[in-house]
Amino acid sequence: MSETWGIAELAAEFGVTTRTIRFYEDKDLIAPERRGQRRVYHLRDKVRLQLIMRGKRLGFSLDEIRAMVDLYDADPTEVSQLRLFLDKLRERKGLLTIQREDIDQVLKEIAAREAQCERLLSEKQTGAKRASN
DNA sequence: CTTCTTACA
DNA sequence: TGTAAGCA
Repeated sequence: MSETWGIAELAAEFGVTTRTIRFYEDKDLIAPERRGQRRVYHLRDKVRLQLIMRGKRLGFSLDEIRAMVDLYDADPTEVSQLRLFLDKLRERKGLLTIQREDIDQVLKEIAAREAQCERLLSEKQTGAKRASN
């Protein structure tokens, strides 16, 4: 009764290439069953893939994702992984917040230099007109 | 034709 | 990760 999928099916479902899925396996994020040389994916593998994709969207590294996904497999209560996930989310939010502040600061300086350049340019242009007349 | 491994970019 | 080669 347990439905299984081939690598091509999952790749299509998750919008990635088969190369990507094998890559994640090579990084120990997933470990599909093997029937001979062929890989056979079960529901647990799809769930892990789902978690991997989510982690990727949030900007986590494959190492961080592996740590979180592994806990999902270990502790059934899901408490430890939720705590780790929460920690990672806050850490991620903190980094993004700092980066946004840095970007805002640079944009602010750019605006200032932009205005200065325009002012200087207009002064030189009007000055040139007076000189030619 | 699809999958797998391995190697290189 | 993409691409490509050589197998099964």
